[in-house]
Amino acid sequence: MDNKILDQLRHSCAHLLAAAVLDIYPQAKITLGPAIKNGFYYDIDFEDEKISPSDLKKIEEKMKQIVKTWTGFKKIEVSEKEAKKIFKDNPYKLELIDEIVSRKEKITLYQSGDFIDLCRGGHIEKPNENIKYFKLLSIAGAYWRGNEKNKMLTRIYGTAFFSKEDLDNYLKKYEEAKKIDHKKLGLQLGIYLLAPEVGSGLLLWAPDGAFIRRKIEELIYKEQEKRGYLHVYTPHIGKKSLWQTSGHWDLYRDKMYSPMNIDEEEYLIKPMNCPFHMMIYKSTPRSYRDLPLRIAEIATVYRYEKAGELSGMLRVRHITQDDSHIFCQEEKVIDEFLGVFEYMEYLLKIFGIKKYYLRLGLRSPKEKYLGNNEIWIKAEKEIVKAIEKRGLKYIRSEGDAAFYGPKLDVIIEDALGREWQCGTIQVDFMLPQRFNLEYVDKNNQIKRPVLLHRAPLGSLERWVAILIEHYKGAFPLWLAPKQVEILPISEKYNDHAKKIDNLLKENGLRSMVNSENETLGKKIRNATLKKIPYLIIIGEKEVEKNKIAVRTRKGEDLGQLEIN
RNA sequence: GCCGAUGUAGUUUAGUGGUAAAACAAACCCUUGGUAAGGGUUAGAGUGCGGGUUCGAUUCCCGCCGUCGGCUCCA
Repeated sequence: MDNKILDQLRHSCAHLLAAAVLDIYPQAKITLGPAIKNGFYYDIDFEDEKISPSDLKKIEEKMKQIVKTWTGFKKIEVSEKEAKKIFKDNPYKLELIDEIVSRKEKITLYQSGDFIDLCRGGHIEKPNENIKYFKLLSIAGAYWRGNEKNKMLTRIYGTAFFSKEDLDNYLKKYEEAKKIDHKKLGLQLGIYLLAPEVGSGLLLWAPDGAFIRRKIEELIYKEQEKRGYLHVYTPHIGKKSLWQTSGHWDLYRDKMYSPMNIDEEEYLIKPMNCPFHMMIYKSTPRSYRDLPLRIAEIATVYRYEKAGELSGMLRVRHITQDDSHIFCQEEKVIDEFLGVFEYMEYLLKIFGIKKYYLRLGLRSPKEKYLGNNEIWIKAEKEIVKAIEKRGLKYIRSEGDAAFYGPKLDVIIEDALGREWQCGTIQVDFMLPQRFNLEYVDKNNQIKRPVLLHRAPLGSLERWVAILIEHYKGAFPLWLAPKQVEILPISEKYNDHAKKIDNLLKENGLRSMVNSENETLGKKIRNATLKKIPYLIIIGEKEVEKNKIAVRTRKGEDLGQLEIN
C-alpha cells in the first residue's frame, strides 16, 4: 500500500473527526488535524467541556453517520477576507490564515458534506466509500503550536485503514507490543524496580538487571581499551564555580538540581562529566604527541526531568553514560569523529540493533547557545564532512544541538514505536575555550584542542530498556543472567543434578538447579517464562547413561548430549 | 510542569454505600512425575495518603502522592 494514499485516508478521517466533534460539541474550536505515522489526530479546544476516553464511542458513531453524506472533498479558493469571515469565531484558524497570507500562499478550503475546513489538501476522493475501518484510540493534551506557553488543547488520536484486516492487524500488533514493553517485562524479569519511597525517576537495578549492566560495562571497557581510551573515575559533585565556567549554570540550570552547601561553598550534583574531564586534561601541559587524548568514564549523572516525562528505564533522573571526551587537533576531528562512529556501529551490530536512524542536531533560533556563529558553522561543517566521507544518511533537526555544539545522534524506536535518542557524538569548540585548554604543536606553538563528546550507547538505563524490548526479554547467551537451568524430573535426581550444576559452573556457565517439588512440565514452563536460554532435564535415563537432555527456551529439544 | 486516565493481598484482577473475592506466587502436606500449569491445607490486603459528605465509604466528593498515555523536553 502506498503510504501517500494511506496518509490521505487518515487525513480525511481527521476531517471527519472534526466534523463529528463540531456536531456533538458546537462550542468546540477545531485547530489542526494531520496524518501521522500510525494514524491521525485532531487538536481541538473544547473550552470548558471535559472530554474523556468514554466519549470516543459516541464520536465514532457520529463519524460513521456523517461519512455517508461525504461523496468527495471540494476545493474552494477564497480571499483572506472571506476566510476570516468563515472562521471568525475560531482564533486558531484566524492565526493560521494570517500565516498563510504572510507566506503569500493561496487560502484553500475543503468542503465535504456540510463540513468546511481550512486545509492545504491531500484527501481521498471518495470518503463515503473508503473511510470505513477507523478507530479513535486515545485522548491527550497538546499545546497549541507545540509551545508550552500556549493553551493546552485536547488531542484525539485515531487510526484508519483501507481494510478491516489491516485495522485489526494493527490493533493486535499494538496489544502484542504492550506485552514486551520494558516497563512490564523489565519488572517481570527482575531487571529493575521503582520504589515510590525512593523517589520518582530513581530506579533500582535488581540483581539480574545489574548483571546485564555489568556485562555491558565489561564490553565497553574492553572495546574502549582496544581503541585507546583511558578510563577515569570522577566525583558526583563539584563546586558550582566549575559549572559556571563550563556554561552549564547559565544554560543548563533547569536540568540541574539545587546547590548544596559544603563548608560554606556551593556544590552541584553533576548533570554531565565534561568539566571533570577538562580538569584531567589540564592537569599537565599537553603536547600534540599526547593527542588525541581520549578520557572515558562510565559515570552516572543527575538531571532534573519533569515528572510527567519520566518513563520506566527509558527516561529517568539519573543516567549512566558510556561517556568520553576526546581532545584532538583540529585537523584530526574528522578522523576521530569517524573512529567514534565506527565504534558506535560496531556496538549496534553486537547488540543486533538494525533499525535506527541518524539525526544531525543543529541550533534553532529559539534556544540559547554558547559561542558565536562562526564557530558553530565550523563545527557543523566538520560533522557534515565526516558524515559525507562515509556516505551516511541522516536527517537534519534544528533545535536538537547541545548548548555547546552540534551533534549526531542515533535514534531507536521502542516497542510502541516511540523514538528515543541513544548514542551521540558531539563536536565542541566551546568548552576548550572556556576552560582555556592548550597543547603545544610540533612548531612549539600553543594551540587549542577540539573536543568531541561521545556516548555511543547513550545511557545504560535507556540502552537496557531498548534491549529488553529488542530481545523480547530473551537476552543472548552472553548477557543472560542465568544461562542454564537444570530440572531434575523428581527429587530422586537432585543430587545428580547438583553434580551437573557444579560441572557447568566449573566450566564458566551460569547454571542453577530447580529442585522444587513440582512436575517437569511446570518447571519447564516457569524456566521458559524466565527466558532462560537452556534447560537441562535430568531423569533416570540421563543418570544411567551419564548424559543430559537439553531443551532451549524456544522449545527445541536438542536430545541427549554427552557430558565430557 | 500541563491535559486525560488510573491506584484493591508479592503479582494479575473481581467487587459492593453496611467493614473485601479469586487466580498465580509463598509456606506446609500428599504425590516422585519425562518436555509449557498434579492435588490439598494454611497464611496474606481493610482497598495509595489526607480530608469531607454520611448513622456508616474501599465504593461518592476534594486535595496530595505514585503510575500509565500524550504534550513539552531529552541520554
